[in-house]
Amino acid sequence: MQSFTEENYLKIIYHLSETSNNVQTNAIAEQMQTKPASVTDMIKKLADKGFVDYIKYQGVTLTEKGKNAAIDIVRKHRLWEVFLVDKLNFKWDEVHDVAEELEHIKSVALIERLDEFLGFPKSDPHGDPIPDKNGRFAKTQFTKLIDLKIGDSGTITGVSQHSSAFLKHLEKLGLTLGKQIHINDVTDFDGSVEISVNGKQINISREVAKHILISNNGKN
Amino acid sequence: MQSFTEENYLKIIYHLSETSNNVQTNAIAEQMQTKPASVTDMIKKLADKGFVDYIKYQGVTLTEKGKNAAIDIVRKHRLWEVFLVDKLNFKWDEVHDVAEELEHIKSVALIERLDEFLGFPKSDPHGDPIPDKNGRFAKTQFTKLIDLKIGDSGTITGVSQHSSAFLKHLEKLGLTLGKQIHINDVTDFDGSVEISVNGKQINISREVAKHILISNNGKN
DNA sequence: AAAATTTTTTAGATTTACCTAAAAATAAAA
DNA sequence: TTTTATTTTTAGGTAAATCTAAAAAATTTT
Ligand SMILES: [Mn+2]
Ligand SMILES: [Mn+2]
Ligand SMILES: [Mn+2]
Ligand SMILES: [Mn+2]
Repeated sequence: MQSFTEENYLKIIYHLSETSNNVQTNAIAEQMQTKPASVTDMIKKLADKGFVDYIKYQGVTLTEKGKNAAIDIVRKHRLWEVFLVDKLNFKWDEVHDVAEELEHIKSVALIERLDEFLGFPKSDPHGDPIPDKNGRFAKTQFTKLIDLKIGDSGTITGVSQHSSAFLKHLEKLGLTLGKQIHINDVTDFDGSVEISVNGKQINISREVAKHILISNNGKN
Repeated sequence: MQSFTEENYLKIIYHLSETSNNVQTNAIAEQMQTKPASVTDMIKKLADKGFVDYIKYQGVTLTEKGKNAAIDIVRKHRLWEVFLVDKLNFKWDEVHDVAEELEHIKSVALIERLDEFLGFPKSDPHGDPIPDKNGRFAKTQFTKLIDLKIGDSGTITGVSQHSSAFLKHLEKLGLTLGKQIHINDVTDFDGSVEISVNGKQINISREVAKHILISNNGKN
């Protein structure tokens, strides 16, 4: 049984593992909003408990055990997000902080019944996949909107930035999950993108385009 | 913002306040499953923060602030219990431990929307009243089944013992909330009580009868 | 390859919530 | 009213998770 803190470390190491194979101390410290010295302490503890493989100065890698533990927390986090949006009418930009707390509730029965109550959802309000109770989930193939070419089109199926500010902005622009978009033009001056959505033509900044994930995209 | 531990102390002091005016160190220690010395430490901290009035060797009393904080936690605990039973099909003997964790989730929006989602329930699965968002609730008048006389009848509206063993036992006997009962006889030998419920006649021990709460009782 | 920079680790403290053992205060019994 | 028993507090310490400052290792730049 892990502490809240250990669980948070595991989850962050898991997410950082998606980008780089060896997760660095400083990267963890930044995500955990703590100091590198504290991370080193915790890393040693997680290594002792068999959650990570650790070589001094070489960063950490999750063991199978560590990966399973992390996926379990991700599953809880995302299921609770679905609950908050589907049942309690939270907006997609309001759920993250509450889910950060709820993900630590320890009860296998609770999460299995919640999963059933929600109809075994496959993805959370941000388009992220929800692992099943065995930790399995489909690794979805996304293209960043910024990487599409003029004339391409596709469906918004995820976001790679979960800040409330970003999500509210998307909402205001009408860029929500499931929406069909088409790339009309890319501005030379600032790299901003002209897209069609909801029958209207809008302009979004490079920064926004970077964090919108597209699937079913028909190349031109 | 209080820690989980502080919240647990406040809730326990609140419940103990229902019986005695000045809550004793040892009583708190027993409920918290900790040592009296630890309780003294925490009491000082709670007094510093203005949650309790404390005079050395004289026990503690909740301040208005402390009482409000405690009621808020009780409200969360009971609402989550309703959620677990009504929405996730938990039995009334399975909810307590999970609610002990859920009651500490800190989000005003969450608990207000949960309350609404549940239809603003007035009592929890054990018959205990749920305070509204202003901390108000009807103090219900219960009679212990053990205090009824032969010929009396009434409705089961609560229990004063929440252990899983006790609740499972009641379930098996058909003694659930809302059931009509009638006192047929009291055994001289062991003080056990002969009652009618569901058209059947059953015998329950004094110990069980002590912890069943009856309302709408028609005296004979 | 040497120097400069960045990353990571160690050393030593702090805070919170505990603990045990012993002293002090209060309450109950003789 | 002593004596005895119970309750409560103090004193001193531990473990988890954090911190700052400084040393050590690794990486990058010159
Ligand atoms: Mn989230
Ligand atoms: Mn999410
Ligand atoms: Mn309960
Ligand atoms: Mn209850």
